Amino acid sequence: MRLNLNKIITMQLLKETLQREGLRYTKQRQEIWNELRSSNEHRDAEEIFFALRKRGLEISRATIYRTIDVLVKYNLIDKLDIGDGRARFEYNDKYLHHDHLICTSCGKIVEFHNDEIEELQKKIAKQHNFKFSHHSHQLFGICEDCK
Amino acid sequence: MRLNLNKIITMQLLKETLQREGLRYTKQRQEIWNELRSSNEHRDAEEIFFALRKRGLEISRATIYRTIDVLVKYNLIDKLDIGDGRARFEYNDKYLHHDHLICTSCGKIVEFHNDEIEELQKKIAKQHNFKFSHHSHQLFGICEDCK
DNA sequence: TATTTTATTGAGATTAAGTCTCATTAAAAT
DNA sequence: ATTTTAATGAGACTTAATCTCAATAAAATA
Repeated sequence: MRLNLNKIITMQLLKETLQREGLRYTKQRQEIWNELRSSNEHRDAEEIFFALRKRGLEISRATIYRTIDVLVKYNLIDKLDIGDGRARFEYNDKYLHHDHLICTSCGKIVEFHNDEIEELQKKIAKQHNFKFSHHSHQLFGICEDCK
Repeated sequence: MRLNLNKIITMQLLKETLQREGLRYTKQRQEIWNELRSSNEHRDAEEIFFALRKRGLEISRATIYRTIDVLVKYNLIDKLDIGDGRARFEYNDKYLHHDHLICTSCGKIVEFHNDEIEELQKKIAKQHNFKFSHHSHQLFGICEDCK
């Protein structure tokens, strides 16, 4: 298959989300979304800025931050706090969602997914009459190598 | 009971933790710990600073931040990110631990505790050979009043 | 108890993540 | 093609958090 179907589908997702919310499908939003989408890393705003610059794109930091806010708000990316001073973000694949286990000694990040926890989260939100949208869930400890 | 036993016990906990780690049991650390301990609020560094000031204590912001780092490191308080730009902290009562459900519209915070999730967290850390210390767990959604 | 050692503190300078402003640009509606 | 209005860029601005270093005070030692 020559066609990048996955990319087409996710770009369509962005377009539809923005249209649904009455927002514009701009070149910059496409580039930022594509950059986050095409990598599994946990990236901060500055890294995204330099990644786009490296690809020859002129884009403002303000636009990075503004676009990130939109993507988080509509659940296209997840925000993640690993305890250094910056917010990190990653593509939210709803069908392969994961949380994070972080070593407080070396900073290593292990991703995990647990359906039981996801179910319990929905249940708890429902009990309190909340319309559940997303969660932030980090476990901290000392990894095998650092023990 | 005239004696504030609860306070004596928690002050002892601070003293023993600091001694165990070779750190000093200072007046400032006692005051900050006492301030956090005596309230259930989710407070940021600035609020703690002003609370102590109001009680006539001269203390530096730098000391607040440094002490908070120590208390978080040794699990005496929990760090919490509700999505505004500041870190918030609260007394970590190990026997009455709770997580947070946050309304993204009005900012309301509902506390909850779920033993099943706690057990799953320990299990996941163990599976990855991590020595589990603590977690950060926030659920986001829209509350009943905002729907 | 007095002295010594060394971690901690205070005050303010510094850093840097993130936000804001406003003139300009470009989506998308007409 | 024209109009409308949201989005962008560049850099100033804000502010949470960190850093510096001389002064202070815990706690160890004599």
